[in-house]
Amino acid sequence: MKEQKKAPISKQTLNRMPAYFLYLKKLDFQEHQSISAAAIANDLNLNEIQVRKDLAAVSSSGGKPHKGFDICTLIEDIKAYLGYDDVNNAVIVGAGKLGQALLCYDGFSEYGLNILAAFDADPTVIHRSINSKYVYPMEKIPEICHLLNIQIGIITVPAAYAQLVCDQLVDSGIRAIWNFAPVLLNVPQKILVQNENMAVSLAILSKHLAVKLQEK
Amino acid sequence: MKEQKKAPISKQTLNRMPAYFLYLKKLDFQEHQSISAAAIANDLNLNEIQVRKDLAAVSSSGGKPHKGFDICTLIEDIKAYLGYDDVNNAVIVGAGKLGQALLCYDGFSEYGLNILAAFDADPTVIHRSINSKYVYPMEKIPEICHLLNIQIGIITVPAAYAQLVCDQLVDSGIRAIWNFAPVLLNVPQKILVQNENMAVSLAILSKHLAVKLQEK
DNA sequence: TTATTATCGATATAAATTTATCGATAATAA
DNA sequence: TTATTATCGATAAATTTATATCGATAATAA
Repeated sequence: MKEQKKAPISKQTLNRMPAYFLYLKKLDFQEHQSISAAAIANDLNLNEIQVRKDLAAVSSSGGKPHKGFDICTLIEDIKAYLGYDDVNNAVIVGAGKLGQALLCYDGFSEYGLNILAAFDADPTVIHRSINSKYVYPMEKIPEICHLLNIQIGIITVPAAYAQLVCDQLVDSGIRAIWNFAPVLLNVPQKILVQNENMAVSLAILSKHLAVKLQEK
Repeated sequence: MKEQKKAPISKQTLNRMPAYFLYLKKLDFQEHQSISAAAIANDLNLNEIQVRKDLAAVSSSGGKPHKGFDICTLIEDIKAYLGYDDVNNAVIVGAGKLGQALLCYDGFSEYGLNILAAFDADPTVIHRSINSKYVYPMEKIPEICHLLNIQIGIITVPAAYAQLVCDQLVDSGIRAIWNFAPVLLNVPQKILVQNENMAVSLAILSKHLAVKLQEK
């Protein structure tokens, strides 16, 4: 009866995990077999102790004195922790430029995201495939979502339509929304919303740049 | 000799600013003239005191008892604070789907970002305009950047080319990079890098969803 | 006019996160 | 074998961020 339960991981640690993941995967191609927290910290511009703590939180086997962490094991641990091993079925609503960009990017499967279909209102884009994913007319949302057991809806429609689309997705049984429209969606408690808010990044960039230019 | 200097704003507060901005702008279209911190907190699912503190940090005139904050003034204050009033000239390198999506989105000017041109290596996309922005061949990066006094470079090329492009941009005098490629860029200290890392969002979504599905 | 109320802002407390310290341990070198 | 060193992990201290408390104030109601 051991069931060694780790403490829940902090939000900030979770935020850094994908960076570790990317970093380690790149290393994995190269010669190395293990790596120290200090080295990672140096490359990612983080604090060494922070890295050690972050890794300790997900690592199954821990690090070894004088060697560090085994890269392969760590990658697997992070994958397992972040749920990249679980497959999540998703659809995209809005097959404009951004929607198409996401449809064409095949790297999401790396993270367990499986985009199965798209929807759009524009008659010139529906009823054809983009990167082997069929674009259905909007009316088909409920039918397809139920049929394919879709859990994630990705919203890439213009801001004005986002809430409408969101409501339809929720009614169609999806559990989570990845929202690229610059609006705050209204959803029932049980639905998870992740906003991909470019305005936030832009604001931070803009702010930092302004500060930097002034310093000069 | 007053020069009332406000305390520097915390990172977390800065992160929330764009959300306030979007929210207030939407309100502005409607009847209201002022709004309380409590109401904002309620709508954005934040803590009331947090909102009050955040707004106090940027507000020029403060809120009024029994009324709250003046919406218009607050919008202007946030705009000024985030530097949305300053114009930043930018170019996009990589006119693929994602690059085109960004080129076609006219909403960035709202945030002071002015995308003036694009670059690509693909002969089928260069020498034509996308949403009135000309796509130049890669070689033109230094010339155009200097000519147009570009401060921000947006990278939307495949991961493998990102570092190369980054180096070229830095050599061409840009000050900040908005990086959409899933790689960690190496830049001189003086250059600002903002990573738009979709994998981070996806990881968080994935993780939260996994937790939620387990609970059920 | 006076009381009541909604709201703010300042100060204080609590919680989360980051960073520092230090003893333990496995790899390497002497 | 023994000493040295790089590294970890645990615990502690410091910092940052979030939340609570409470007196002050302007709008409204009595």
